[in-house]
Amino acid sequence: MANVFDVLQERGFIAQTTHEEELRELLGKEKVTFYVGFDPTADSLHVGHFLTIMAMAHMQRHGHRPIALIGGGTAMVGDPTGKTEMRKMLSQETIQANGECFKQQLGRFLDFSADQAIMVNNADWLLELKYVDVLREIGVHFSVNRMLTAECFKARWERGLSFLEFNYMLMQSYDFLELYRRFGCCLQLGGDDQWSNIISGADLIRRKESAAAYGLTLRLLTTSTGKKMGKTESGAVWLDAQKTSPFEFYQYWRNVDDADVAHLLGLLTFIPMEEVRCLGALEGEEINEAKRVLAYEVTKLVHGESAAKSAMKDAEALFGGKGDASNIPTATITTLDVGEGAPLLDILDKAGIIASKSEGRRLIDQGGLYLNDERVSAVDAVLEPGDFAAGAIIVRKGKKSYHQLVLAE
RNA sequence: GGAGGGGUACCAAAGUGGCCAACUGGGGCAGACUGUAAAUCUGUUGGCGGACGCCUUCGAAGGUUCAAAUCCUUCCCCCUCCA
Repeated sequence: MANVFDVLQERGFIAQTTHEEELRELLGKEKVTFYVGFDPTADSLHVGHFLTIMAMAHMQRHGHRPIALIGGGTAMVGDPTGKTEMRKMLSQETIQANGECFKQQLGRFLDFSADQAIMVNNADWLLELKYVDVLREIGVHFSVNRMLTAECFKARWERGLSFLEFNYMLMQSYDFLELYRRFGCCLQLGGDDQWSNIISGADLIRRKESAAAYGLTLRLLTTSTGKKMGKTESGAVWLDAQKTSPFEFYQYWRNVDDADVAHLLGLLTFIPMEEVRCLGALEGEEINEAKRVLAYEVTKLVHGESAAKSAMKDAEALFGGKGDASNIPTATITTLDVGEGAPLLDILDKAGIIASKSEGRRLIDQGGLYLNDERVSAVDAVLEPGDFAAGAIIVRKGKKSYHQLVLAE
């Protein structure tokens, strides 16, 4: 079997590693237990996490053992990395609830049966630590001088950094040490922004245990122009179907920049690299085929095959002209609201399709609103019960935002 | 605890008594061009009403004034230096 290190490298995952040669050799000959931390700061994982999960999945497929660490303890403190301002403090209840959501989602991507993967929560050990003991055991090994030079705090020089967050690095390092002791975990994976935290953990193990420990960071999900991916106007792209519908999810990937398709196919799908290279080499309009593959495959991994199929079907129907589009977001309006006929803007507002009537008016003024593919030209258009005779009305905002409007009793 | 600086719309940042629903840039949205791409150009970007209009907004609460984001008072938060 190929060395997973080479696989990750070829597919474009790796940003930085410690002891590259040594680590590669280790991964080639032994079953390695490694960990990735997920701080439960929201109630769903997002596509940034998904990238990390893919790396974990590759590792597992090559015989290594992943530990998914839910950061129930670290989330109490908040990682200052890359943030220009202090994080909102989350309540313990929120963190716990979020942790549960993470757990469920992670279970879909990794095989936890027969201890092939482990899930732990660092709240289990961090919350009961004794301050002075920790200072004496761990604190001695950290040089403040060196921490101050760490990249991850730089962004905070201007806005200030509280002692609370300054400790995040120690906690994460402690996690690594704890996992080493419990499970022989000797490798930590993470986003490239975690580099400082990861190397400090590996160093700690080397000092306290005189044992080898490694770190490996993954390239962050960015476009070829360096912009962060996974954000849309309505926020992050979530893995939870309730927060980002499979259709939206599919569309997100269907619409990536040409320049990013090949790279994303490598990272977010299991498609063999020869095929990825073929797809990535397509040019002009043909590259749309690669985008279809990308969108379908990623959606399949996250939401399952049937959801991916219907998302694709809907997309082809809406943009390609044929087929049915039953899964696009549905908004409902009652016969009471419509009555014998009501202003279109009122209805769309009530159905939540437009944020305000002003927005709707603007949309119509600029020619961006369509009903069943017909441009609405009058701001004071009226919708009547008869307009629903054929069933749902397809409402389109601009080029890509579709809703179906259904009349209910 | 002391001294100074600051909090303006999604973000950044002007404005320092009326011309301010608030310059400008980014972002967003829409249109044109296209390949459901990028780049570009144009329009738009608080809410309600058909336009003239009205209502709510400049950290919070009060006050001065015909009139305040702009002046005064108190409070909250942030930053810098000192302790």
